[in-house]
Amino acid sequence: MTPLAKMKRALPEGQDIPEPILNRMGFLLNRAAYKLRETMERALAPHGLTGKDLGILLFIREKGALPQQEIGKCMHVDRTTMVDIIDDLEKRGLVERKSHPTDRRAHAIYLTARGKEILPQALHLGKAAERKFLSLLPARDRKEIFRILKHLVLSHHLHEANKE
Amino acid sequence: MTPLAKMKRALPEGQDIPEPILNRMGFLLNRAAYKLRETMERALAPHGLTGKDLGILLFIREKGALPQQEIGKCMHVDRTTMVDIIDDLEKRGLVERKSHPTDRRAHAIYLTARGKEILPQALHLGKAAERKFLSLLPARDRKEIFRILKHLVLSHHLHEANKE
DNA sequence: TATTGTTATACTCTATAACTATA
DNA sequence: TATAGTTATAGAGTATAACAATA
Repeated sequence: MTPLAKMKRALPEGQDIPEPILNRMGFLLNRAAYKLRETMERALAPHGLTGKDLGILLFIREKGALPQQEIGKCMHVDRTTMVDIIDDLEKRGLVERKSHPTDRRAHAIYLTARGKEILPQALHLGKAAERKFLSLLPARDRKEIFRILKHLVLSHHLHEANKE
Repeated sequence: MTPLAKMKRALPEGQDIPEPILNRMGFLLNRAAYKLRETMERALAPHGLTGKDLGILLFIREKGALPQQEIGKCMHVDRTTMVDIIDDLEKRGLVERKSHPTDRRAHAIYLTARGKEILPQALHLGKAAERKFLSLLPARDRKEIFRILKHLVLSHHLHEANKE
């Protein structure tokens, strides 16, 4: 028996998920994302950060001080939503708005000292949550799912970038 | 060069996604789910259905007439949200509330004749959208991602079911 | 006493439109 | 004229609390 078939037999009566549902990519992606979000939220609770917050802080660290909209463009966040997110992160003392060197309309967003300090800790908690989430998979599949999802996401990203 | 590295080099200046972001499972799952939702919405527009609606109709067909909360429990939808969703599907004439054979508090949700008629068409459009979404992957990876995600989702589902 | 469906309510997330200061 | 940030506002989506009917 395959591992999948074995798992399905282990489910209590009436708790099973019908096969046609389980074969829908949308169901699988959303359910997995939801479950990871739960795990992540709990792991990052000490810092009061969401997974999305963490992604944005990481993005700023990687790309340096950028205008809000540059960050939002890559992270798929509307510019009005970015205002709220940066407001929030600024209130917590993790980032600060400074004047942009060449465009006086724009802000440049910097990590504060405190932001630089907690980011590695939060990233560590995040990675641990991710590992926990994936721990039910064999090691080989953990590598495979990263590789395939990266390929998929990058393909679509490339496809869109070339349209503009 | 790996296919991934090749793709990254093809991106216009400033449009790249930093590697540490790309290595976050949350980013990958949410970005993939978002992209598929877009594709799915467009594909199902002729029926005015979302991917989630389609999943619920499919669930009813597979499991037969069930109370609203039974559907919601499996599909991770709150019972108050289920009221709205069933209201909506009922207004469109795709499902109907009938009295439950043994529990007079509950409703049993049935597909109407029209629901049974459009469901195969909608499923077909949905599958086509899914294929389009995955078409950028090699055939082998398309199989692998299904297998791994099913394993992951079922493991977590089993894990939760056994807690209660 | 607990549970199903329902309503009313609130809260989050996100998006639209309009404003200001720049470019 | 177009764009960055902002505000106010409105719309989804979802969750909480309370209620009637029933178990």
